[in-house]
Amino acid sequence: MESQERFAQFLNSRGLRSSAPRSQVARIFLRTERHVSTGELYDLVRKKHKEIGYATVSRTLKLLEEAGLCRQVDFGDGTLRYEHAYKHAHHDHLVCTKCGAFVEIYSGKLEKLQDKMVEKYGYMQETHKLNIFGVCPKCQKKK
Amino acid sequence: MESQERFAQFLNSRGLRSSAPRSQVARIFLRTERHVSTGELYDLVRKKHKEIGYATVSRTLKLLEEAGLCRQVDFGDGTLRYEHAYKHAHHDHLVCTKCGAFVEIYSGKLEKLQDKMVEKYGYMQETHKLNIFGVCPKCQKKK
DNA sequence: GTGATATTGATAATTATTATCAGTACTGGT
DNA sequence: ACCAGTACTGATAATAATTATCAATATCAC
Ligand SMILES: [Mn+2]
Ligand SMILES: [Mn+2]
Ligand SMILES: [Zn+2]
Ligand SMILES: [Zn+2]
Repeated sequence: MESQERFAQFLNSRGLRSSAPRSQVARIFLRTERHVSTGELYDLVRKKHKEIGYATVSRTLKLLEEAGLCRQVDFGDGTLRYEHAYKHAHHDHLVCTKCGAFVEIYSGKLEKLQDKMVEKYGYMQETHKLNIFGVCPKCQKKK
Repeated sequence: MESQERFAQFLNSRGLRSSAPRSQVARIFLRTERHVSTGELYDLVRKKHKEIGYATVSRTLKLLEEAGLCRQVDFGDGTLRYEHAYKHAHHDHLVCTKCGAFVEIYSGKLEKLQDKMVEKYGYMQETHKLNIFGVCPKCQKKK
């Protein structure tokens, strides 16, 4: 597993250890494609490793983020989620306000338009977050 | 003051009262053009009205929101802010990650592109939130 | 005025995140 | 193998923002 390898390398380069808990948390995160909150990942981890604490899960997610293996996603519902960042290009999200289902969206045109706005005001762009909220097809039918 | 009037009307239509605390909080919010958090507004209110509690400020902001006089803004820094919505058309924000300064941005093209994305996936759009983060001109110079 | 209802502000509860810290595990040098 | 110095861990506490609770007060319709 390549990303696992990458994490080990990152830890090493920082003088940090590839401890068992870290590797186990990382493995489980990297194996799910879900956008998980810390709590959700903690629950997943607990199924296999009952001894691992919440703090370690939280800390490992931060390390994975610094290693460029995951990034935060904020749907504005009060809890942060994490998604894969390795070999997962930037994209934004279209989220259903009824059931939480979402799709990942991307448009080069849209990104370029944003760049122009940033330029116009003399800012130096770092990141951006676009969330579009609406009702998904399924939930429209349910109504 | 027109918006103040509108608030009174809204309260009336809901069978709610235009109590003194509500009106005072509303007036102070409507008079500042800042994007305030509940805590910041609470502090502003306190300067004039030492008897008003945090809960009332919070609740009044929610009412103002329902009345269409303000809307939430989330810069992703852990605290929600509120901005005027009455006679303030939709727009997004370009935020400085160093000093917090921001500019309000809008592009019809960008909005239309978003609509197309939503259509493409069969969603029914409700809202969207776009925050672009970068370093403002001033902070670039400081470096 | 009176009784029903809405409102208020202090306080507590909630929620997610982050910090603290004592005990444990690991490391590199000997 | 031993040891001294660090890093790491998990339980717990602290933080911070928001939301709920509730007894006291204010307001309204009659
Ligand atoms: Mn995603
Ligand atoms: Mn604004
Ligand atoms: Zn849905
Ligand atoms: Zn700045």
